[in-house]
Amino acid sequence: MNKPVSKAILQRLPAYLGYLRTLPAQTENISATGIAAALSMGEVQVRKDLALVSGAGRPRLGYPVQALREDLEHFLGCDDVVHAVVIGAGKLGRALLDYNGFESFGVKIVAAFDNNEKTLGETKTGKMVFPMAKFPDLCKRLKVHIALLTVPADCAQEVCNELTENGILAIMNFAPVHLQVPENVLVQNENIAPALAVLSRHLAEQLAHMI
Amino acid sequence: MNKPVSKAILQRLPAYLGYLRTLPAQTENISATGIAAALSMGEVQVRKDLALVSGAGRPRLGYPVQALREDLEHFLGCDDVVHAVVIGAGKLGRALLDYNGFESFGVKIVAAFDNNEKTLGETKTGKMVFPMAKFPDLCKRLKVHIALLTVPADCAQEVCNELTENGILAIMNFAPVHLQVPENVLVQNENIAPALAVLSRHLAEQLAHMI
DNA sequence: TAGATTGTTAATCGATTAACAATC
DNA sequence: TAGATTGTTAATCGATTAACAATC
Repeated sequence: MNKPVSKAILQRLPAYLGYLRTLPAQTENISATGIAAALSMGEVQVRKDLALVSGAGRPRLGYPVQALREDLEHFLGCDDVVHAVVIGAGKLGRALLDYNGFESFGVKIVAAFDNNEKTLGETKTGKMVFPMAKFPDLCKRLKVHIALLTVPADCAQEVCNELTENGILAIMNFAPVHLQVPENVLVQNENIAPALAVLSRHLAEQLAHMI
Repeated sequence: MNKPVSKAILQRLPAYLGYLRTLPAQTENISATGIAAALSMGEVQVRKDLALVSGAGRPRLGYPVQALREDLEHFLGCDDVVHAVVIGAGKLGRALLDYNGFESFGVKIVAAFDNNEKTLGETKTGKMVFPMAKFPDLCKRLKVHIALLTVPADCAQEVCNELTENGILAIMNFAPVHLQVPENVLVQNENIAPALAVLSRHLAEQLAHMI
């Protein structure tokens, strides 16, 4: 299929694509140097990353914006849309459900599931929140393999088991617990505690400098 | 002050702390081996990380849970609480504002700011949403140096500038744009696009295997 | 004592960075 | 042609892993 790309590189590619999309439509070419400057990255790193994904680079000119964007989109699978569901329709869950920024990366959130009757029904963007009992059936019918898990920590593992038993192969986990999953299932943790730790420590250092 | 710890290590420490907090109160000792198994990590890595933070490990016994927890909490600065604000009171912003899981990591969200009049006032957990105009004054009076930025992408940089001009030193950025900040300010990006890219690719590989 | 676990020292692995030839 | 940029090859750097002595 595709060349093997490390996780570190894979995580940077969406940033390049996002930047290209902010460029004015008439911009014809963009250099790795330019992208690096805009994203505060090393230009060699950008160049090496792009070389893995696109062969459209031309010495002296850089990359044609449109070709590079298409190559990135193709590589990241933005072309063929996959379906995802949100599990847990609390504030965070509903924010994810109504956020439409994922579609440009090839992921479409089709529905949410929750056990709380109060949250059931249609959201203002027209997406449905179903009772959890309907998950197994709908998951198969809608061919969903990605779940965004936003349930409380104390039931996250239990719900996670139900997901993997019904064909979910990739989970974005917002609950602050480590999930045990079968080998072929990938969990991507989106806890903000680690990020917070980094911020908090940086702050302590900055404030210490000021004294 | 404290020993220098790489960002990679720093990001793992909250996971250890979180796991210790889930242990039953009567658990006296825990080994690096045990923690590693629970979090699906390498035991040598866990042991090395813990050695940087605590000296309470005893051969044969492992770590006394309480001592290790205190050492981690101290290292991560969970003791002295710092104040943070949310900028942008949309669904995500309000979810962050009302989420109380940060306090156990030493960060207390004290208020939110927004320009939309409809969102102003008190939330159901008693936190206030102020108009953005009050930010400079309140930021100084409340000694806030951390901001969680959840405004739309198209005004994120502009708002970011206002933050750094008023004493913000650390920003958790949820907007899908790269922020330009002064050298002493740290931006921690919490975009889920990169995470999504990883999931999406894993899924493509898994589905390819099945054919 | 025996055995499990810690913590450290050395080896490996991978990612980033630097240097440079190729090219438009 | 001259110069900027690409893409590749080699060097460096840092993090992870393995091996092992110390210890309770």
